[in-house]
Amino acid sequence: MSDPTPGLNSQQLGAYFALMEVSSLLQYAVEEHLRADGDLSYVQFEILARLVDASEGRLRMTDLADGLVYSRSGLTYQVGLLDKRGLITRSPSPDDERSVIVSVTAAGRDLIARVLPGHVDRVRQLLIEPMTGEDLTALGAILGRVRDHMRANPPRSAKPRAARNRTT
Amino acid sequence: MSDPTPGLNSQQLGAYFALMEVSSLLQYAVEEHLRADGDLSYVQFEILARLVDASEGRLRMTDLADGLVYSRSGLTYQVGLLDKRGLITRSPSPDDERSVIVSVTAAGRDLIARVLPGHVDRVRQLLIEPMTGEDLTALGAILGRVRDHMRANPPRSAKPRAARNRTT
DNA sequence: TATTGTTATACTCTATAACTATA
DNA sequence: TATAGTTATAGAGTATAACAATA
Repeated sequence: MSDPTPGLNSQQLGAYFALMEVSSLLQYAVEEHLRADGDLSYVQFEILARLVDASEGRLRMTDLADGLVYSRSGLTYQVGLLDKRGLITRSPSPDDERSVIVSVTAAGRDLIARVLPGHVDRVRQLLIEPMTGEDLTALGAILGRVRDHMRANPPRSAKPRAARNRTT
Repeated sequence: MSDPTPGLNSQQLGAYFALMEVSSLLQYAVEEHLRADGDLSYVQFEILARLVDASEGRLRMTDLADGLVYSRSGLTYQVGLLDKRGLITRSPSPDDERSVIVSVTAAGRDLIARVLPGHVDRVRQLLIEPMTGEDLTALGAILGRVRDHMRANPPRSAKPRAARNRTT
């Protein structure tokens, strides 16, 4: 027997919709800025930001792929674009000849440095400004817990089997 | 640690990152389910859900477009797909011959009814379950305020769709 | 054999601009 | 002229599968 799955109550629905709309608007605004100011997609920004953050400014492709929600081919595509623009370089790993080490270039660091202030401005203006200090603390704590829960229950493994429903 | 990102403190950054990651994972999970269970993209689901919610199950294209963050051509494309599948119909408006009325069909309602339980399950499992009742109340209230703020301050410097400036 | 990464390919989605028709 | 919607088109992005190289 399947569990009874009553719909969400209005409070739960409200939180869900608010989350989706807020993140959607924020994402839209942030992507618009990154594109206009640095000709970067959000994914590309994320890749560069991770590299800038990483020790010595380099990471293996696999490490990058694990952090993002992307397929490997998609990552190769995006990294290829960054490579063409001279924002990163790729080199074989000395430890493991199969691996590729991605490194930020000075140009890549410069671009992030140039784009970051405007990025932060948008985030502050849209997300931070309307919140009180208490709101901020609460939001960070709650979403932090939710994130941990989501990481522990990855949606991908929640549906390991591609068993398609037969025509009902 | 030195301040890595001038402008946002670690608490603000934490809330921002948590929001982006939570919404990203939730969006991913939900889209995966809708695709697998109903062969629907999230946009298509949103369109159908709005129509089901609307009075008499119909809305004008313009009303649909206003609710979503889409270009008109993008909406036409998606509605066209739904039309091909018999989930909606399009008819000229009696009031204004320029307008097109989009109506959900019985098949469209059936599909939403079939997909909704699984959709709700995912949302509950990922987002609702890890939160206490207090969390839920707080999250809804905070994000509701943020949403209102975002709506009031649309960062659309690059999308002057509405005729706000007539001196051009 | 398993893992790392690339490539070839096909497909979905989105936006811009030109277009029709109505107001 | 302005608005509602469609179409043509072009481009970005993504995933899958086949592939080569290394562990």
